[in-house]
Amino acid sequence: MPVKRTYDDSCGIARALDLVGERWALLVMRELMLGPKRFSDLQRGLPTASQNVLSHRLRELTAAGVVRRRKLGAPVGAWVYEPTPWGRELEPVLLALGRWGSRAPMVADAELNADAMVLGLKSMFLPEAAAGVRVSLGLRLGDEVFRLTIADGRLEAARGDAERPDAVVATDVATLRELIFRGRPTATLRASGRLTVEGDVEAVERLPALFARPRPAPEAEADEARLSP
DNA sequence: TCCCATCGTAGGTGGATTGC
DNA sequence: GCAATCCACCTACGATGGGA
Repeated sequence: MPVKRTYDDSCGIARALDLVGERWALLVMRELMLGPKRFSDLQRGLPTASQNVLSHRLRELTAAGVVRRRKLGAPVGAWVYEPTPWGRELEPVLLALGRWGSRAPMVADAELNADAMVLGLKSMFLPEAAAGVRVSLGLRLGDEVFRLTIADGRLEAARGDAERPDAVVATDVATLRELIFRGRPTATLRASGRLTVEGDVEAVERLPALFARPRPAPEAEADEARLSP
């Protein structure tokens, strides 16, 4: 039986890492931030994590009081995992970590899943740019459905359909990244058929201005300069 | 579907030893 | 005293098969 590792350090950071610092633990929390998920949903979100590792992490996070397991009502009756209120307090930490990590070089060929993309939107959201903006959006990324609400300089996101949205955007993660983080015009993406908008097109066209674009860290910039011809 | 058990492997850790 | 090296042990992880 493996012994649970601890940093044996009273510092709050060390104690936090004792709870969520093991490999995959924070990514499990990322997967649960936008709504409850079943074990199989988590496997789809983290395809390179093995079953027993996921199982171990969920048990540890549950024992730590960061995640709870709940049975859905009939007719589904499946078990789902979700953050406890204390676990939910990790969200601003995850968003700050995501903002910091966005400056690291991209991992070649690594796909971004829909949950990570939506949390990425929350990470890079610019409250000051959204002052006075009020919009409700439905977002369909492949099979995944999310609702986004921007109001009072805040962006709220959750899994599920939006009620009476101003617009519904249907696309894939890569195209959404091009729209939001690389400034590819909405019209170009719509013309290519990679993105469709039902409802208020102008509201969607205004979106990219509400998000910061990832900028490389100084070290990465220097490396790129050295490597470029 | 959701784990659990077992086995093999790679990589990490810590202690002992050696050389400067 | 300190750094480098070696080596045994430990741990996380993946693969696989099976149970409720």
